[in-house]
Amino acid sequence: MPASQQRKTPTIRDVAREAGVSVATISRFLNNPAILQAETARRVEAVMEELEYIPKLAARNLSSRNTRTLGLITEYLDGEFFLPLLTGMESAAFEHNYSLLISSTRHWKESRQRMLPLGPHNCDGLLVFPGSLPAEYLERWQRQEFPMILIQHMLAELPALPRITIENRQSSRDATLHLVQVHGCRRILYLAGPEGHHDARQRLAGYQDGLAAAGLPADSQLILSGQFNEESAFAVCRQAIQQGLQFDAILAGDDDSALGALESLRAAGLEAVPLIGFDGILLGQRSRPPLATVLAPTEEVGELAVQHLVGILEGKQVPLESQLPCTPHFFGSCGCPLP
Amino acid sequence: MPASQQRKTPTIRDVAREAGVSVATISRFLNNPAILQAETARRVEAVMEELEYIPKLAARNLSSRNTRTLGLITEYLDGEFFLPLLTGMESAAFEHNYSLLISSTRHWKESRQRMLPLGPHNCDGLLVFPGSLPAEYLERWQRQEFPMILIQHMLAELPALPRITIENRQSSRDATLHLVQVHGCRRILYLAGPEGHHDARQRLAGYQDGLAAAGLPADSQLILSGQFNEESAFAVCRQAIQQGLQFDAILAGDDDSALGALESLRAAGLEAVPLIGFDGILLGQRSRPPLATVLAPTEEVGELAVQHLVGILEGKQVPLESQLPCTPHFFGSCGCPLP
DNA sequence: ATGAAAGCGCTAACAG
DNA sequence: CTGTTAGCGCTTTCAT
Repeated sequence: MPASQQRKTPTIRDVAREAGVSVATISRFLNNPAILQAETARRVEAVMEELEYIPKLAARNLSSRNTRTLGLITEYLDGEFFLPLLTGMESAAFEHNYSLLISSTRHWKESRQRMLPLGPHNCDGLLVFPGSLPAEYLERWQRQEFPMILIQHMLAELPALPRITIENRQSSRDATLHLVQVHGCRRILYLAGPEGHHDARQRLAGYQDGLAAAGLPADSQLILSGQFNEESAFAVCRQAIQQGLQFDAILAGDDDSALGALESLRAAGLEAVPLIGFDGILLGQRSRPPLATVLAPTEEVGELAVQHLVGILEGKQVPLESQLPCTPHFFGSCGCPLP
Repeated sequence: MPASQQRKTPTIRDVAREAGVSVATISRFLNNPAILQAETARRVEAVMEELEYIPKLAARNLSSRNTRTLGLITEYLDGEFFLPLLTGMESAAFEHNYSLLISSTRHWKESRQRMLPLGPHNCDGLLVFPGSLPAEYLERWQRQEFPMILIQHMLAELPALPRITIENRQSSRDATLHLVQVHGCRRILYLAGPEGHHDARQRLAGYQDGLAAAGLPADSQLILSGQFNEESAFAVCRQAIQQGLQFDAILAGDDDSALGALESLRAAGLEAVPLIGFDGILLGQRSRPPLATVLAPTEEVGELAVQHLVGILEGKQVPLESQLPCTPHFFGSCGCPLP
């Protein structure tokens, strides 16, 4: 028999008996001490202290029909993206007095279990990375009105659920205009991300918005596929340079590809060409010159996701799509002097 | 009333009724389908499928007096250390059919005592970073025989609990000997970490072991404080160089300080001086030359921690201290050619 | 192999 | 303000 089942901790009954009150009083103290008579509350508190009483969550959950737990469901637990997101979520969850349960789906591809690690059976709501699990679950849970928030990142066919995104398009447009207006660029090479990627698509659109706003032609030859990946970006840029493609700046869909581009520019002796990335990864700030980029508010995404989820749990209405603003950081590789 | 309390999902009773059996049978199916008559099992399974039945965890927990949940309690959710650790823990937890609850203590300095986010009330065991919470809790929980595993990292006065560490000392000794035997170094500068840091202390001891094993004198002037921090390390190295301190290699307690050292060597035109770090951080592999280092098995630490915790929960005996081996990666900045 | 029934520890009416 | 008393949904004897 597992050790965990041996231990015996005091229950609400023990406290009630010791304090000479009923269990209801103890329960009330737990949930709203203010409604008790001051003297009673004092006594109860003292007994709890003495007995080192801590209410069992399972019992509260069962009785109150909620778990005060939020689930985070994602495929991978890595990347520069995940950690700040988690930090934001954890902060907000704590603030609202919720716990955070984490599960990666990279394992349970095939564990056709009835008990998924995360779901309505063990949390009050879910923070979901689209693509991390079959849409079938999302649909079922949506049908059951189980509260969920999507962290928009990948693109996927999804039910209409509240989602958090960042202002990819607007920011990418701003970056484009910065290159045009501040640095006088007119032929901006764009390093696009993967086709199926939500952010990638929005950012590309923003680049095109920017060109249009500047009255510049949209030359499709200037749009290359960087795959959000340093190596691909390097290769594709090098080839473009060798083939004599004319351009006077590079805008990358993300910092990884921007780093690849930077490398290729350096190799070709073109370090003067303005370059801007997107995301604000750590490596970017350590490159020489530091990467000009757009800072994504990842931690805020995590916070807002939790705030909205909690909002739903409290019966509030939340917007179907929330976009968080990014912060331009156009210094270094774009040509602007560092502050 | 919260939306979460409105939903109504089928209970074990609904399934029992539909399947024409008793709730006990359903419970048995849940816990050990094999003991049912094949035909009964089939019917139960079908009904569950049809009703989309999923057992409520709170009820199971309350009844079975365990949660199948593990808690991870740490002060900060950041650093290159945390993510691989989390990955390892999540994998192992999933494998053993446990959930992982995460909580950072950076918030609850002052929050109400009762109902800590993590503890015996909501998990079966805890993975603890020493220093993340007052020893008082550890002691109480130990008294109550609540299963815990320590991730040894910081140094602290702690109860005798099973802990996971890495072979800091042995690896640091190996690195020292590599510098001596392969590169013929005789005056190795050591960049020590913070005083109170467990790993730092062990690694320093390993360096000293190495010197002793090589029959080299232990010159205390060669031990500098790098504080596991790039800037400090850079500053301290630069000063040493300017003051004319004689050394023919640098061994750093961690990669961050090694990177600082590398910078100072470069600044002084001393790039030929062999340099080895410790940890295997990402940045190290991107520096030029790539940092020679000792790869810490962080993900494995996470896995083993969970395995041991689960072991305790299953009534097994686990060692009080487990040391995981590191992997030498002596290429690049030590002078050995890259493979 | 299956059913009946007694909890697990707490919350939430309903009384008083 | 406080006590009484049903449950919450499952597990687990104890019978059959």
